[in-house]
Amino acid sequence: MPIRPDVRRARRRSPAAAATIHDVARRAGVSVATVSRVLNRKEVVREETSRQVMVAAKSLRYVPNVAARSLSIRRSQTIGIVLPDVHGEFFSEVIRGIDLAARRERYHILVSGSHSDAGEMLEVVDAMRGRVDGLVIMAPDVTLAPLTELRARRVPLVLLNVILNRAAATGDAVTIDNYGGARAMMRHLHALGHTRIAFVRGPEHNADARERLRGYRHAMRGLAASSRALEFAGDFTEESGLAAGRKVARAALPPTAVFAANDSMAVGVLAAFAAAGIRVPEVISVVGFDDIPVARYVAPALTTMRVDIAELGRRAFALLLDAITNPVAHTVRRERVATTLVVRGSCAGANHASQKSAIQASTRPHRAARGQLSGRKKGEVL
Amino acid sequence: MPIRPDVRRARRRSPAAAATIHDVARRAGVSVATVSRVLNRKEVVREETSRQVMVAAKSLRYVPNVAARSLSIRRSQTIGIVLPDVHGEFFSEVIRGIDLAARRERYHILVSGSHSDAGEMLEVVDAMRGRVDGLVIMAPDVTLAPLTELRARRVPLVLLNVILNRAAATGDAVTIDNYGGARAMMRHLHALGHTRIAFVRGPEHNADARERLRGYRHAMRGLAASSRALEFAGDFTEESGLAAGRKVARAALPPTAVFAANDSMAVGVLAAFAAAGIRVPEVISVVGFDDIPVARYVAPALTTMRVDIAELGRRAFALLLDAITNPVAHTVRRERVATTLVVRGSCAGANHASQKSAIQASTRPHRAARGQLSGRKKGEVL
DNA sequence: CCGCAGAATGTAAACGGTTACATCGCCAGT
DNA sequence: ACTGGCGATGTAACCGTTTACATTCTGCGG
Repeated sequence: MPIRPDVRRARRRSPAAAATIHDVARRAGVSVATVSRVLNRKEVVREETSRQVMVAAKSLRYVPNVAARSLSIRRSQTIGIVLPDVHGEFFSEVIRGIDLAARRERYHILVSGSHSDAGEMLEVVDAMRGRVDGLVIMAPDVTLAPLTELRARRVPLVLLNVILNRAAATGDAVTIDNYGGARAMMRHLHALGHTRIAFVRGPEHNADARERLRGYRHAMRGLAASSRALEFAGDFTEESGLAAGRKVARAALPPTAVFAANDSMAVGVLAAFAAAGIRVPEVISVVGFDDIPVARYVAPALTTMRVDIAELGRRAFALLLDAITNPVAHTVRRERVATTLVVRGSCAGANHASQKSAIQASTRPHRAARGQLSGRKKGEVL
Repeated sequence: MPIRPDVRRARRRSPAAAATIHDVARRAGVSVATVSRVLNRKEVVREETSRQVMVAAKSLRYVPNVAARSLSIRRSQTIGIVLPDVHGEFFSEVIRGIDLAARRERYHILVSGSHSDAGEMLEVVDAMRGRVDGLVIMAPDVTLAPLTELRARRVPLVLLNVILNRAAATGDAVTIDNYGGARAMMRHLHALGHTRIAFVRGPEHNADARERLRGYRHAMRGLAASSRALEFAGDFTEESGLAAGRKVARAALPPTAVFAANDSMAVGVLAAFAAAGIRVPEVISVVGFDDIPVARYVAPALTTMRVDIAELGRRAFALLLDAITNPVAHTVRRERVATTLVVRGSCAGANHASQKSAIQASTRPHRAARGQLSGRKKGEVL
């Protein structure tokens, strides 16, 4: 029961306050329902009435209150993006891709970046609950447990860059074809005559890193008994690439090519080689993965696998939108975005001299490698 | 009047639906007001009651409906970030800085990037209206008109990286000390003996670019009659740096140092010099601005002015939060974040031989420069 | 034992939209 | 003249909170 109905009714809003749908209705001489109908173009309204409403709305600079709207329709027209504390360029490209797609559908995006562990991620997801209609989550180093935990939240969800097999039970996902890209790069190197190819790995628990490594190892099966001696640790930073490059330079049996699991590390490798006086690509070729902008400006320009990150974001949004709009009909989907080889100056045919000296120096590992090689057709493996 | 009061009352929520504050109240045997009070710890509630409510909330996995909440309190606990389609690393760093600060205050961030013109920006701002309690806007190439237009929206607002003088009428702003940084870099170069210093400009309408140029020009006043001949066009991309570098390499009177308005362009300049066989820093020194991650991994590593971009974001949020929480007491504030010189290998003392040959080749511009130089104490200018 | 301050708790009116259903006006068909 | 149907519009319940004010419960001084 109203306490002082008269006073309340009579209360004039402060003039600075934003106009509401009631103000528009009064001004246009219609009911709020009609205003709502006009503004949402859902039901038929007489042309004339419609125009009056539009005029009233414009003159009052009316903007609907989104909180009221989402309370009523139980939708926020907003999706959340949850990212790890990931390297700069990748991060922003993903957002851009999603933003572009989302804006076209009049969706907003709520971003939360920079959390390292799964617990913090779940916390953020909870904080977004009710605020978003769906989530795009990138958690390259996440394990299965928090993912199922996430499912329990019953929010439409698409995962970026998890390993597909692992995501089996967890629904929509879009990934980069890291494995295929790595295989393709290895095919390219092999076609140039390289067989002793070193690899600089990414972070242990990172899905992209693992898949690229898997592609490398698979390809190497035909070339060496164990490629492990040719693998160097790294964590996707330039710093780690530099360190790996130094180790390669000191190696007793240097490779003819170095494949870094991402461009940042390849840049580090180049810096190490430059410092050590090793000419690229004459002595050793260097290739990366990602095609970050700077790749074409280092000296020599970097041969790499291009990843269309914005496309990754676009596809993720498309999937999510479908899951949001047809919650029942929606079937679990997986998408994989392809990579493309970009050939630049950092990679050339295998240097025969260096290779020969390497082979004669190759006592232990290489003999075994030959044995294996003979038993397998190269083209089949690479 | 209720149509079918009985039916409505009786309607059982589908079991999947999220629990509301009423459910919690019922479970705890208290009123919704009490639940609200417990959850917001605003008023005194008996210890015992409080505990019961907490238990009920937990057992129902209750999460408050944010839409209802913001409708009621007229606050969204969300701020908007509006960005231009800006280069990758900068973009993500700003977001990270704001995100970090915002999360600490339990604020969410709504991001919209990638729009080039001012009209589109206003459109986005309107779309965010009501959704956010305040806005951080980065519009380095914006002119005054849309800014005042923005003010009319009556939303708390902080501007990133506008030129201060221009923002005079428009309220809070935080900027990078581009001018001071450029002066400091010039001081550094001059201390190394450089006087013929070329500059690669950024985009014409970009505030950062203008301020850096202003710093350069001011410093050059003491060194040359007109430094215009030493200025080269650029637009902040590596591409344009490459082009500028080629021009510098072909110049009749090459400079002893090149100052690029940002690191990306400096990287391009280095690439051009490498291609032209010009040794850096022996023949020409190269310096940049920003200290992007790759700066230390190009060969030679780049001397540059470091800008703490995340700090920029942090400060922007702090300002905004103040404007939101004390709308009246809040006075217009300006903040400027300092830059720091990072010395690496791309810059060395002026090459005397090259300088001498340059001077003897210097017929027209240099004579005038000397005249001016004599009339002014160097330290004073730089 | 009363009265009463003060603490704890309850009631219900907002907040500003959407939308199911009611209503109204009008015309065609009988 | 009556009815049925239909298109346009109005009414008010509802979404899930917060919070002003009302109400009830305490304990304590007189």
